[in-house]
Amino acid sequence: MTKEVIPRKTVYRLSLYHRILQRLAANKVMTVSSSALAKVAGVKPTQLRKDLAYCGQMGTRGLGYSVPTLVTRLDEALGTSSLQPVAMVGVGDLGSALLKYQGFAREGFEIVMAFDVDPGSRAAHSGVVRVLPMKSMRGEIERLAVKMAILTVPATHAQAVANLLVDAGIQAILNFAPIILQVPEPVVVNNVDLALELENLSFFIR
Amino acid sequence: MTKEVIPRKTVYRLSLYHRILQRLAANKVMTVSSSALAKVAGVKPTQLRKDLAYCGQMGTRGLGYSVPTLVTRLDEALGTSSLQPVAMVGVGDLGSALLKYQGFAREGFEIVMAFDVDPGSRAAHSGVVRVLPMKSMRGEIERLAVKMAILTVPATHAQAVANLLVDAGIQAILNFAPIILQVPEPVVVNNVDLALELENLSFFIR
DNA sequence: CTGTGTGAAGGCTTTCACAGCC
DNA sequence: GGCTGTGAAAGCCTTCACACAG
Repeated sequence: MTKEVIPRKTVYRLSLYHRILQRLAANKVMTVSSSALAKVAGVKPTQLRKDLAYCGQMGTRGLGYSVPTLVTRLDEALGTSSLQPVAMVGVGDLGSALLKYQGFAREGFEIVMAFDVDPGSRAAHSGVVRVLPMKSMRGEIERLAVKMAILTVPATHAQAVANLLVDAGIQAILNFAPIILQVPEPVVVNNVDLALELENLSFFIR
Repeated sequence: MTKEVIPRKTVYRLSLYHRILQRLAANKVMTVSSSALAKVAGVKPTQLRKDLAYCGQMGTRGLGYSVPTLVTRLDEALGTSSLQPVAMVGVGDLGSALLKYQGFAREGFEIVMAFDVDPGSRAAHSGVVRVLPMKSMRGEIERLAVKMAILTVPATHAQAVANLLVDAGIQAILNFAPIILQVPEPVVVNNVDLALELENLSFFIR
């Protein structure tokens, strides 16, 4: 059942449910109904039930879902259980802000290394992780077998750096540069394009 | 023709094409084919043509599209022509990084005001815009009739601040807090959830 | 022959309706 | 009665196939 193909959008929502459920669990809430959870997640109850059904159902009819059970089920389905190391490339304003961001660790990710063309001048911002020169990137990534990277370099350099990352064995890139990266088959890219989001919003206000 | 309902996803891509075309125009490229443009945008040529057809077609068969004409057409369709003022709420690490980010201005957005619970201690980061206390938020937003806001406050305060923004007349929110905001009907919210993006990526690497 | 425009087909997601269990 | 699980229907988006213009 868990081996069925889960649609991309569903995976997004499962992660969302997962986080909400963790909060509920922390608050000692033991059970939740699809309608209550759906409301917090901003989806329809039926959709939530369909989504959960992808990872083998586990609700009690007439009662709702057991929060701890669901968290475990989602951990398995999403593979969230273990801590994922992440590399960061480009420690400018945005990069150093993300280095300080607590939200990643909370969700099971740790930025274990950071790189920049000018590691000296930006190191002040970093805090925990030392900022290394680009030269050592490939070696470090290979050494620790890091599979995920956050890319916050200027658009003009993004494609070149992405190529380096792929060569070093990176399999997934969270890209903040406002261009569409061309990467070979198995590599996955998610884009966070802030200007695009604003433009999209502005379209919908009449 | 422009008055037809354009699907949400298409609007996203139109903005993307718009940006790419602007770059082409800056490089004095006068004409482009759907396949060339599609490749850069990371979509299929047929999809690009379908998308462009939403804002009244304007390609020359056998030749391609005129870059300047397309830019103009998209300007009209997206309403990108005028500069949009934006308010920023929450000037922590992420907020101050975004204040310095040049990408917004390039796409026609200007952050004209910033607010924080502790405007003094964070002002150093801001640069151009002065950081004001939350108290003055409603007044300033109303005074300049700002319609869009970027929300970068901690998750625990996000909903409360969103309510204030809506009361002040904000119609669109770009939300970085990792929760789903509940807002009344006409208000639009786009979420940028960094941890969720990472979690999503990690799912797709086997 | 090249490359756009578009109806029709196909695929993917969401929603509905209702059966089944507590 | 309350709430989950799910096949069927509907809606939306993408892709195909091909007509048509330069």
